[in-house]
Amino acid sequence: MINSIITPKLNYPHHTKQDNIHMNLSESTLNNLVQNFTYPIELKQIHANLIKSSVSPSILPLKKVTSVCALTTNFSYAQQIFRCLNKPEVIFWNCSLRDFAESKNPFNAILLFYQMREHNVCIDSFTCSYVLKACKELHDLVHGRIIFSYIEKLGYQKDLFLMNLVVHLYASCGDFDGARMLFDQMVEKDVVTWNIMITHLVKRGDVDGAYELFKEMPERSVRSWTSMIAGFVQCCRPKDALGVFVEMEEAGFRGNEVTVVAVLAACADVGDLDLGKRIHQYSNRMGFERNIRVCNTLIDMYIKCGCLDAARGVFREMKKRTVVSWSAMIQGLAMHGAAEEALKLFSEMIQTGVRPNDVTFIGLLHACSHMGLVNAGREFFASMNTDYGITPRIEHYGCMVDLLSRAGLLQEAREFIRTMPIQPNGVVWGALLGGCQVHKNIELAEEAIKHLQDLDPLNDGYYIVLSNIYADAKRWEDTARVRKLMRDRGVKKTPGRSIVTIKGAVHEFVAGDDTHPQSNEIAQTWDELLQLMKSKGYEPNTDVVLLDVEESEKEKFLYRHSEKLALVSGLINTSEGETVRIMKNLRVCEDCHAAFKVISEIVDREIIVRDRNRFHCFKQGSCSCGDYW
DNA sequence: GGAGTGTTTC
Repeated sequence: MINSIITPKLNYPHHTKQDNIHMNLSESTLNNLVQNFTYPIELKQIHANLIKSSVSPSILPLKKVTSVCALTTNFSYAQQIFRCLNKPEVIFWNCSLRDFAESKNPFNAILLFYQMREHNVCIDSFTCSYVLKACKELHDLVHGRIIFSYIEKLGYQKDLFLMNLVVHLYASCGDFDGARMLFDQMVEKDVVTWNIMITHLVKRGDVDGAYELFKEMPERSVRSWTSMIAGFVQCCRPKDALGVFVEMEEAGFRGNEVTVVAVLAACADVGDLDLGKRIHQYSNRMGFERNIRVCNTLIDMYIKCGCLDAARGVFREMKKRTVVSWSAMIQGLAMHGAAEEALKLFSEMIQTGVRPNDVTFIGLLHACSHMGLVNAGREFFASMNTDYGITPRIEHYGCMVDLLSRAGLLQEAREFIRTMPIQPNGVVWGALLGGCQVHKNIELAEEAIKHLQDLDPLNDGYYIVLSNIYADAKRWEDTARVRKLMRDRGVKKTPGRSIVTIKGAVHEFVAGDDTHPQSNEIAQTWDELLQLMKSKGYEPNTDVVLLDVEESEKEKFLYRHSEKLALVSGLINTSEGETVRIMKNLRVCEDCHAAFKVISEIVDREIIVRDRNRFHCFKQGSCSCGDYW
């Protein structure tokens, strides 16, 4: 096995330059000469001239010699040069190894390692570290294990640095159990060892296991805290992430740029604008405002907290922007229904010379579908491939089906799915189903649900939509049938949850919630509000209540939807004129949407609701979505 | 001459 690997095939560009180098070298030409060589053959010529002129080869620039020697197929020759440079030979090889490990073809580092063994170069711990690095780049556990056997043979198991590399390599090549075993066996561990394990536990989705280790570790660095915060964010537990952040502050640690990014991401997820703003100020105080990733995350945070203007501000202030900055902004404008501006921003981005990526197009298509820009959407979809060589992913197909379905082009959407080159997923059929609800097409909805029962059988949302469609058509028996189907399959309806932040404190409401300390006051205010709403023409839409109960009972359920409770609580606890921001885990219900429009006029306030899909900004009796959602 | 944390997604 090893023998086949030993045969070196180090590729280097063939060089044909045959300059004759003059025999009598002036000092300046000498200097010029020893600095200007790129290929082994040039080095050889220079070397020859140095010998002829009795100049010591040690004047050769070491870094250059090593990188050029790394290219040579003539190992013995390189060895000869290294030996006359008055330093341990292995140092030069290690430099070459590092260059290879960091190059586009890290496998050369592994080949070089075997050549070193073959030529009896004494390898040291640095040699091992560079080859391990190459193995990691290549995801090559086979050679990784071989290097580890050398480490054991040479007695380097006590080298913490190397052991950390090995643990990291094993874990990132999929042998987590092997990594864990090494970790458990290691007598001495440092912060890095623990951090590596925490990171990999998170990557496997075991964030609780990661937190156990985190609590167990004898000392923590900012990186440990950051890894833990980022870990909770990655595992969709932003509240726990913020909890760890609070602990970190209490422990007296101050976050770096990476911490800021992780915490801001958590703020974005839970919609904690107050904390987000505080982190923004901290970040500026620390001088992080020039960090592009920090700014990108700030944009995303402000967008997801409903502050489009603040996001625009951060975006405009950025000295440098990457495709991520533009894409985040385009996506944000899409979420807020500002399709025109999103499209304008895209043109601006192209003019600036930034190449869009696949995510940029998801944002663009998203913008088109939210505002019914069917033709623009179709053009963008075609242009992805023709103009930018980006192959549409399933997400793009999902956007297109969403765009067509919402616009009422249900047959075209169906045909689009039929001719898709990739297998449609639940999101694709779900988009069609959503369009069927808006445009009341029972037949296609039934077809969509057939596919969804296989593709995403436990997703309650789809059954609810179908049963809503039946309810809308007054087909109560079918409604009941769908609900029975859900019961039989053990599909539980996800309870609607809404949160509203009042003076920095998060208040969460579940539909029908009467556990809130202010629940009496909320009910009373609602009753008063309801009278005013009805006088303005609001009529409760009880069709959205899928319970088999009396009409008056249905109204009671309707009035205790989580977003209504959250809104009333927000109105009671904030001052006049203040904007109320609400976050909902599901899509906002049709009745609540109608109610919020009227309420925004009655109380003369802006109400911003972030639902699962997008933002609704209610103001003076209308919504920013233009009722197209 | 060597290690561990971060941004946009229907």
